[in-house]
Amino acid sequence: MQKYDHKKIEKKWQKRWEKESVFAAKDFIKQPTFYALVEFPYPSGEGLHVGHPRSYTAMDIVARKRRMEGYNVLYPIGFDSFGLPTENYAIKTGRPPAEITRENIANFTRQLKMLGFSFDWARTVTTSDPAYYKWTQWIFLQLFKHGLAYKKKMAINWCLSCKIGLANEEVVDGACERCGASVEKREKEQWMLAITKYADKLLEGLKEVDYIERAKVQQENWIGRSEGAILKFQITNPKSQTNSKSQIPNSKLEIEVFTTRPDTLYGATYLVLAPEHPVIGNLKLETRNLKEVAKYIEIVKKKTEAERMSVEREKTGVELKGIKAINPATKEAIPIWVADYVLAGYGTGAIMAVPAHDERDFEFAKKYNLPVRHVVMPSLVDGTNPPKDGKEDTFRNMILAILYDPKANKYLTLKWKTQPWRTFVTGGIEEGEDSAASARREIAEETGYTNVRLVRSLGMTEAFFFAAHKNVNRKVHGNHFLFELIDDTRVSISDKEKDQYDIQWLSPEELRATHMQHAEFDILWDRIQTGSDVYTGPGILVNSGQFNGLEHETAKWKITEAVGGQRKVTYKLRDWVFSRQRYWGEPIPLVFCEHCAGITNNQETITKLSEGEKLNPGWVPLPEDQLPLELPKVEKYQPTDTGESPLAGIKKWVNTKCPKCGGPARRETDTMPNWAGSSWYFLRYCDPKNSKLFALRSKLDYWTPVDWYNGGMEHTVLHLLYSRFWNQFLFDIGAVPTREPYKKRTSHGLILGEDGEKMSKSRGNVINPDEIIMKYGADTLRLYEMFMGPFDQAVPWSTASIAGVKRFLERMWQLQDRVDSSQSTVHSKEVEKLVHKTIKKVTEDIEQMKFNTAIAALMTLLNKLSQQTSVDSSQYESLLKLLSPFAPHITEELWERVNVKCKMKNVKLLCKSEWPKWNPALVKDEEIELVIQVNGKVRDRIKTPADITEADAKATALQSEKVKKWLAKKPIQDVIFVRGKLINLVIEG
RNA sequence: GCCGCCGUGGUGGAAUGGUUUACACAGAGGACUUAAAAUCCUUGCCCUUAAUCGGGUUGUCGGUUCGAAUCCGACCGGCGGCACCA
Repeated sequence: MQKYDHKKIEKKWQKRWEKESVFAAKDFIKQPTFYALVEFPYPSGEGLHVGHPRSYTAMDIVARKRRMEGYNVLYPIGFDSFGLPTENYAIKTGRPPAEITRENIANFTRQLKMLGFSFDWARTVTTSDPAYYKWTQWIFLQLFKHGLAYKKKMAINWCLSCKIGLANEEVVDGACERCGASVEKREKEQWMLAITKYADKLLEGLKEVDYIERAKVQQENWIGRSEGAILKFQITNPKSQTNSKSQIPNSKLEIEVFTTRPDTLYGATYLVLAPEHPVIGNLKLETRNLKEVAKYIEIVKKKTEAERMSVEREKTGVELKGIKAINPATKEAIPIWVADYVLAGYGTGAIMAVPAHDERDFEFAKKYNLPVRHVVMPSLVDGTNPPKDGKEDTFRNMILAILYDPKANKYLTLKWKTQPWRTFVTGGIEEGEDSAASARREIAEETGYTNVRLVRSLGMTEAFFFAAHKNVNRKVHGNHFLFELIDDTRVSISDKEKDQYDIQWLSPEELRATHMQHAEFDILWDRIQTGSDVYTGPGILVNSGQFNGLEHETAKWKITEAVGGQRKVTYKLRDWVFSRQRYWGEPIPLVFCEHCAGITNNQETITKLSEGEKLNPGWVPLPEDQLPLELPKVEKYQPTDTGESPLAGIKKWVNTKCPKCGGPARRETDTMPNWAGSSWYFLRYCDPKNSKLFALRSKLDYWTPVDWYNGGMEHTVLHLLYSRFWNQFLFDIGAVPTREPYKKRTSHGLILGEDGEKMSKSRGNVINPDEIIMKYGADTLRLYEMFMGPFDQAVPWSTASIAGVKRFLERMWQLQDRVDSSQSTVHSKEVEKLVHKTIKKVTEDIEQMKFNTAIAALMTLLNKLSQQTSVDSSQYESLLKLLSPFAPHITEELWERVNVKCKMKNVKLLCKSEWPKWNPALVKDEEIELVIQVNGKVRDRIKTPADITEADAKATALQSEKVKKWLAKKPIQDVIFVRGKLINLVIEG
């Protein structure tokens, strides 16, 4: 027998598959279709990463299995070839990016072909190919015409190193996602795509797709929908009420705030404006400390994104002195502050601050000594002493005072003699009495301590319990206070009090271990520990006028309505910054025409304009027949510090004629971001060569949506969201058949270096797939990457482990000699059963991407077959078929050899043969090893028929000597029987 | 800080309410060989024991259950995402 020569075999079959176009997807044939998609690679100069084959092999396995199951499979590949690394390389070497890209693609193609993926190579797309980006530009023009693209002067994230504007999504921790350099804000005119108009649709669409949960959650978080209200606060100037010279009509000026908690309006004790808020300019005349405010705003502007976003930073701000806002609920005049903890870009750029129920507001209020008012309190039921049915309900306003002795580190408690409980000092509030004063009085009356200091309020709670000493149910609104003992000055307390309880001081540990008779104990204790009594949870309104007693969710909308506010939904998602000031990207196919800009004001002509032209006066789209607008040749690819694209320097290209009026016009010199081309590539695969349409509708109808899309977790926010947006837009204009582009999305885990760290050049832990293929072969690499661990988890590379996988293929190869079709093989039922169990296991595991256990099952079967001196050919063929999607070359070769050996006729390629089916009768076990437990511990295992009855099982179990020993003649109290698995005898002890 | 995921031999991992450690890697012992490589066979958690028996063991502690790696609670550790989003 020949040696297993992976190089020869792999080359042989790759040629054969290519020659016969075995994996070409056929349009329109009457077969069920299956569209398998993987993220197309960026053709970097470094070549294929070992991470690529993990995803590509996984989907290749699914695709190959589907073909064998009778599907017409589309499994395409292409190249996402616009992007910064190539451009940076071009800058360094002076070579044209297109040329570099061509070479890199050739290298990637060579590497991908070596791995034997069943791609339909005839459908390859390349995003930097003008024949492709023609249609990227076309889609952009449709977005423009429908008013979803607009140019806006705005502060963008400017990467100082890449010299390029970044999308919000590309800024990570205030730094450039790509190079890690710091990012600053720059005012620039940018093309924007109004993805926020699709926020709800993008959220809604998630409900109908089968994505891994993590991906859904990440998209939901990114879109960040929150329901709240817009509330208006009027501005007054106390000075102007006495000074009629004021320029500002008092009642006209308002500030709108967005809040998700309108129920806390009564607790809004000040307003905060973002430093960029435009109303600050209008308030100039009335602000007394204008210089101070201007200085603060100046300082904020100078901060980099990273500095401003740093979490640890202490909040800063400045009050607008001289003016106040009117809380629309309480009618109180409250101060207005400017602080950079409020973001200009979210909501209205202004907030009402409720320090009692918002951590950030609380922190700010504490620093600047602003008032805190609790308006929502948690509602608690005492679980150990709940209210009883049929008892009278009573209500009391009470105080609860916790007295702390800092010298002894102890807390004062009352240990009751008349009741089985322990409490803090509590008492009712007397008519008209201040609650803090009431607490002080109760401490003196109940304990005698008079020299105490109020540390702070611990907020309020509502509690329900059964008051046994009064035989009634109690609802209590509690005002809680923390006091400190200054010294032990005491007055005597009444005998009546003395008879009821003992005064006991407990350490914190004792206190926590003791059951206190307060449902709110945990909350209070937490507030003492953290020093904060901010309460952000659900509850009941207090200090809120007519809304007192309402549940906070109900109160939200009632209060909003009462003060004339409006319900409002807000998103974290921002519009997509679509301009890049670089060369190597799709040119934006628009020109700016001064003349046409003038016409826009004309009411007669305006009706003829598209939404995009109305929105962007003077910007004229290129006629579609002039697409593609190709990238011109340039001398230098260098980006500029001024933020202009290298294209701006090519006067011949920039200066053009207006397609509308024929007058002089200037081209847009920004290019598109590299996310553009990948936002629709899956559509182009359906009809990659069409020069008249981005894809023929009937082909889209035939193939889309993508049935199964596998890719990296790092793309779930950016690429997945952008491409869903484009697809939904194309659906809305009737260009594609489905709203959602991908039915199912899965994700592979990273392959780490052997050191467990992320693979990177600088760490020197990069594995080159070429070397692995050379040494072990493509089949071994594929199999190893599928076997190394659970598909969706990160796993470190281990070159040592590859040997085991290779060994498995070697043994597979060796076994061919023992294959025998003469029926002389003793057809062991045990082996036949294992074959069918393996078919079932592998078939099901592939669907769940549990490739590692599928391979383990194949290894087990091979181990079994190897024990025999001769192997039944049909069993061997089943094994070959099951293994073929994982290791397509060696199995194809063995399939051919076995068929020659056994003199079969008209034999198809293995990859075109039928996927094996399992016989349900053979998958079931007839005999099992019944596990016998005594009190849940395994004491014996006995072979029995699989369908043994409980009575028989019990009888069998009782005969076992081992079991008898453990039963020790004690009576059996219970028997638990699990059919086909175990019997558990329960005895005393 | 919030949300999500995870914690099992020397290693990658399997088992998602029923036999912990399938499958593989590394290790140890043996066979073949002049020798090595390759291959094949045996072994393989800890305590106790001469060996068996027995006991313990899925990050820690507690709970539910006849029975928990698996379900629940608290804690410890790790990973990922979001992060002043009102």
